[in-house]
Amino acid sequence: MAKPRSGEKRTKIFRTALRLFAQNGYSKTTIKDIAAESNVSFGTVFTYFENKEELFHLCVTEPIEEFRHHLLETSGILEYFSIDKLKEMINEHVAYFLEKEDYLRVIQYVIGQPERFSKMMEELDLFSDEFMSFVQNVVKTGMEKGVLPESNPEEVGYGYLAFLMGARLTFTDYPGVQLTNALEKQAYRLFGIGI
Amino acid sequence: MAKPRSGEKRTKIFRTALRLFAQNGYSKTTIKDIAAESNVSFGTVFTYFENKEELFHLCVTEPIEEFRHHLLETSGILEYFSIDKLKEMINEHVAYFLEKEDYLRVIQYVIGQPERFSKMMEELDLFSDEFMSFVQNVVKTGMEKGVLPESNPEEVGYGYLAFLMGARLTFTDYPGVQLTNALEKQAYRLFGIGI
Amino acid sequence: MAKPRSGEKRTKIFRTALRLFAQNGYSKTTIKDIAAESNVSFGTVFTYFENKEELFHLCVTEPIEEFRHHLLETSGILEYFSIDKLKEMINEHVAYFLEKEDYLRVIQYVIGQPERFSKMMEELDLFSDEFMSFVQNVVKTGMEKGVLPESNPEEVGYGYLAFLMGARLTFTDYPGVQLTNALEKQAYRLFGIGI
Amino acid sequence: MAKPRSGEKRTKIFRTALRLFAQNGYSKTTIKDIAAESNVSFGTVFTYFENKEELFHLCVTEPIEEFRHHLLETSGILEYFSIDKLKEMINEHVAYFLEKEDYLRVIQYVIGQPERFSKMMEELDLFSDEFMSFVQNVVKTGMEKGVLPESNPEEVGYGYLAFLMGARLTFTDYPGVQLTNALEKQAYRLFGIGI
DNA sequence: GATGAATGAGGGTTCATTCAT
DNA sequence: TATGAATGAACCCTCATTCAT
Repeated sequence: MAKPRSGEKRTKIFRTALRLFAQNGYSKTTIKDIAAESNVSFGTVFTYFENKEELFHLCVTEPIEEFRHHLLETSGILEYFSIDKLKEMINEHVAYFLEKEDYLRVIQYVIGQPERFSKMMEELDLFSDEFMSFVQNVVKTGMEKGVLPESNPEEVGYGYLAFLMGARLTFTDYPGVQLTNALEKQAYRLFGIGI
Repeated sequence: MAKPRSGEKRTKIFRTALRLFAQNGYSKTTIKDIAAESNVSFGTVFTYFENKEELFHLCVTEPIEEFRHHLLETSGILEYFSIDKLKEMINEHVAYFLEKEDYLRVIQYVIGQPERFSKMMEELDLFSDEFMSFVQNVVKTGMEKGVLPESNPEEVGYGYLAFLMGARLTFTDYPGVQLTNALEKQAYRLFGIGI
Repeated sequence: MAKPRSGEKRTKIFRTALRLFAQNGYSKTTIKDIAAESNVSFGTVFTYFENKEELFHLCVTEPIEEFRHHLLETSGILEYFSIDKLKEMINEHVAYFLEKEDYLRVIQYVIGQPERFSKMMEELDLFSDEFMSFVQNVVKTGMEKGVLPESNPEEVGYGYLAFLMGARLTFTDYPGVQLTNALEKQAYRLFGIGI
Repeated sequence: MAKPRSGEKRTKIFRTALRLFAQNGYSKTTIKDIAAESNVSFGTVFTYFENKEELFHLCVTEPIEEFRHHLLETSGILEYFSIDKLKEMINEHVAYFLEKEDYLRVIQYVIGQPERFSKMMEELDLFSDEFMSFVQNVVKTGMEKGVLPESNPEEVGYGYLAFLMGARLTFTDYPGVQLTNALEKQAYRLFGIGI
């Protein structure tokens, strides 16, 4: 029996699961907990999701699409490049990474155990390749326009992704604005601007 | 009953545990697995470690000291500051972060679930504060010497730590040299140099 | 709420249930499976049958009547006894036991766990008593007519029933005709004929 | 970790399991029940057996060897054939089939669901072939010695096995001696003797 | 009548921990 | 010190049954 792919309860369960997986990891999170915090009964979780692994898998992969939209479709920067547009893009990236706390924690949990979650890693790798290649295009465009200093686009891609991931990983407790500013300014530097 | 704090078997078990915790996380790693891969019997693990939690706690906290040595006692940069010394320091940091794969995975596993591992988080936060304040001193010194451009030392600290953590988290498969170079050069930029 | 005792869907469900119970036993057979293989929805099964136990009970007891007809009303052998009529009866019995595979599997499943299915066992015992007493009458009649050799009718009854049940239980894969012949000839011997 | 293949507790658990599987079938029998009736804790069952399926498998296959001994090594009947020896063999077979109630119930449970337990069926089929070919040899020998009437050995084999299985299946409540006698005498008839 | 989402009791199984040897 | 059998809490999952639509 195919599982329903939508529905109010499914959404509730999904979000709860995402939060709990983010908080406690895969093994520590129990279906019982997910059910309780979703205000549904134990069995209902299995009405919407095949099993725990499938639920986790979906928590990891379903949001990728939305992620892609937010991170890659940034205000036509490739068509009309400018420092301001770049900064705007970076600001959005930083904000988005800091905002999507739960999802990124889950992602990092998976990335931290690539052998264990190899199936999901493949899908995440695809996205990370996509993201890096987008960043590389931005850098190339910026250089062609003579707006960005000489850089190795690949290196900027590596560094920028690492930086965003690390930012999300490392800072939990710090208040928002100050940290956000700090991270934005540091991110500019990775692109060779704002010094 | 106090547990032995040294011994060949203890070391073997400890290292195996660190590796397995890094690979599979806390819950998925079983004492049985640790014992088997350490070539000791099941019960022997409990001869050296109170219980699983204690073993994990030690895996997280024991190596901090060595970490401190490597990362903070870097060739008297504070006394004789120079761009070369700074680059040298950064190179060492990058190399060390990439080298200590297992340990850093474990750290990131803990950081990613701060409520769950709040006790260890405290100790890790102490070290991270220490590291950031060291970096801030480096930046301040560099600025005073007129060698580094105008920067907010705190921001550089944030960004640099995030970057190092993210680098370790994000890249597993890539070959060493090229990635190392890329990361080094991007790290320079965070300090406002290297372009 | 009284359940409908007839209807096309009821028949479909009933037959599917009988087949699945025969194939996999009571516990392994699920209502979901029965519904799916009957091409009805899940809940529909409960429209026609109180619950799983009731359905199983009916699978065991409903066909008894037809069984009785086929096995006990055999061509007036008690009125006009002859060796040929006896052989004819035996042939019919053997054929019927081999034909009613599903039902007899279910019967044997129940008989094999008499404590577990004590309620059904009572009904089955009634029929088995009836059958044995019929066979005893046949033997007595045959002896009175001087056509059957001296036998203990009860013993023949025991043996004959055991033989028929065992035949059905033991041989699944063997092709029909040869086995049927073999079993017929062996059954004759139990009555002291055909040697 | 390989499971212990002997030990007092293992024997206790094994026998309890055999009894409960015989009484209630595979699915209805719970590990909890087996543990309780064996006076061991729940987990101990898993110390000796991989899982429920494995335990069941062993219940079905381990006793085959002893079965073979008892049923096939019958007093050199093939070397020194005589009616008395044959009757002796039959008596032993009947007695053994009636005695090994639990084991044969389990066997019949498996045979009754051959698709479900196909793996075990293979092993059981091997034994049943062996048994039938032994019986065929007995019949051939008896015919050669001129002691048994003209028979189709294969047919006798079929019939005899069916009869023994059916006897075990069909009669549970009846007292021993009378039934035993009846079955023995009927079994003689299958070999064409004893009238 | 027909449906299938919701429920939760009960099953198999894992595994940290204890402890007698 | 070293071992591994014994334990049982807690997990995931199945499935009969109910009931609103």
